[in-house]
Amino acid sequence: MNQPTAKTSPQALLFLTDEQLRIGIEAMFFAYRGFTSDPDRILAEQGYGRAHHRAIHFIQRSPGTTVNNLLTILGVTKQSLNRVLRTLIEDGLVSSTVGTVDRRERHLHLTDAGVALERQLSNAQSARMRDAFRRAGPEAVAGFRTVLEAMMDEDIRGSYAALRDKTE
Amino acid sequence: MNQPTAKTSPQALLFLTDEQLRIGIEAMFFAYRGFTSDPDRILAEQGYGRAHHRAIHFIQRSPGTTVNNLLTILGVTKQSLNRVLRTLIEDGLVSSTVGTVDRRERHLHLTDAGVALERQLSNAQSARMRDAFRRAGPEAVAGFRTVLEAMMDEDIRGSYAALRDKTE
DNA sequence: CTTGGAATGTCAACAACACTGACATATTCT
DNA sequence: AGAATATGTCAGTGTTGTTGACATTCCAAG
Repeated sequence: MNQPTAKTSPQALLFLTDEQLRIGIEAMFFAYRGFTSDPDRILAEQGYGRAHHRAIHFIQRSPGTTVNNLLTILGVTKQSLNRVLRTLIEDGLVSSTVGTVDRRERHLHLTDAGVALERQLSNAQSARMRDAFRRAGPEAVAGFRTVLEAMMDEDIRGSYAALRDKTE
Repeated sequence: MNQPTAKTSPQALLFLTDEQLRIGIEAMFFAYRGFTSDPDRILAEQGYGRAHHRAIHFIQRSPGTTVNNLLTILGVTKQSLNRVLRTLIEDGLVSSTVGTVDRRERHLHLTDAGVALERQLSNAQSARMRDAFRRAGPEAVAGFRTVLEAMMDEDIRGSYAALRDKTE
């Protein structure tokens, strides 16, 4: 099914065969496991999980962000996020401050300890990404990003692009 | 840290800046969510989860495979896999037959119902991958695969390559 | 040929983290 | 004043990972 037909320049569409798509699917599965394995080890030592990593990462990326913003980015329920945030705040990695203009909002920041853990996690994950990028070369990296962007849900692509284009 | 230095041809290494690595990390996160979202919806309707999808996928890829083979590919404990396999067998999607040469082994196959569900899941996931591939173009797809392969754990890359090169 | 260890698979219990649903509180907007 | 928004909480459920204990089967050393 969905093999390219002879009508539409078969040569140019060989990368869209079921076989090639299957390889892409399996590559995503195995690569994502490698992608998360190094941070997972660090997190396990501290009694945290991937959910904590994600929260820490995006708070670092957007200091002062609100709970609602984080919910949109992470795509989980507030109950699920709240459980994670509560432990991070209790453990002194994240601070939550009442908003000044809208006092219903809570603004989230990393504490010094939070920054330290974030850096440790980021370093581990970046090291693998850097090795992969270096071995693959700049053209491959450009293609990598192009395909990943095209694979995102439409409604999250904007959030991704905003982060991508944000100058620190 | 780890910014390219002026010593080593700065122009050619701009794709290895912390900024570029961060973008790659976030792209992986958002893309993987898109990658799994369509199958997740189908699985939820049937009371299954991602673990069931993975088992079904790799049984379809290697009919007659043993539990141990599957464990290596999936990278989970046998207890975790067993729970998933048990429900799939009870529900009549997978058949488990005692090995003839080594009667400790169980050989796994998809039943007709299992093939049907696998096809449904595969179609959904492939459709998104195909759209992404088509929009990105063949060169980008080649780069996508190169980077993903480089990101895998060393010890799983062989399993991936064997599946990749297997002719059906 | 028996016995001990390795390999394979199963059962039980527990933890992490996602979900839904219901509800409380504080604040802002209309 | 009342509706809507932002956040937090409690209770319950499901998937999926973990460890520990154990049964079965095979194989090889004595």
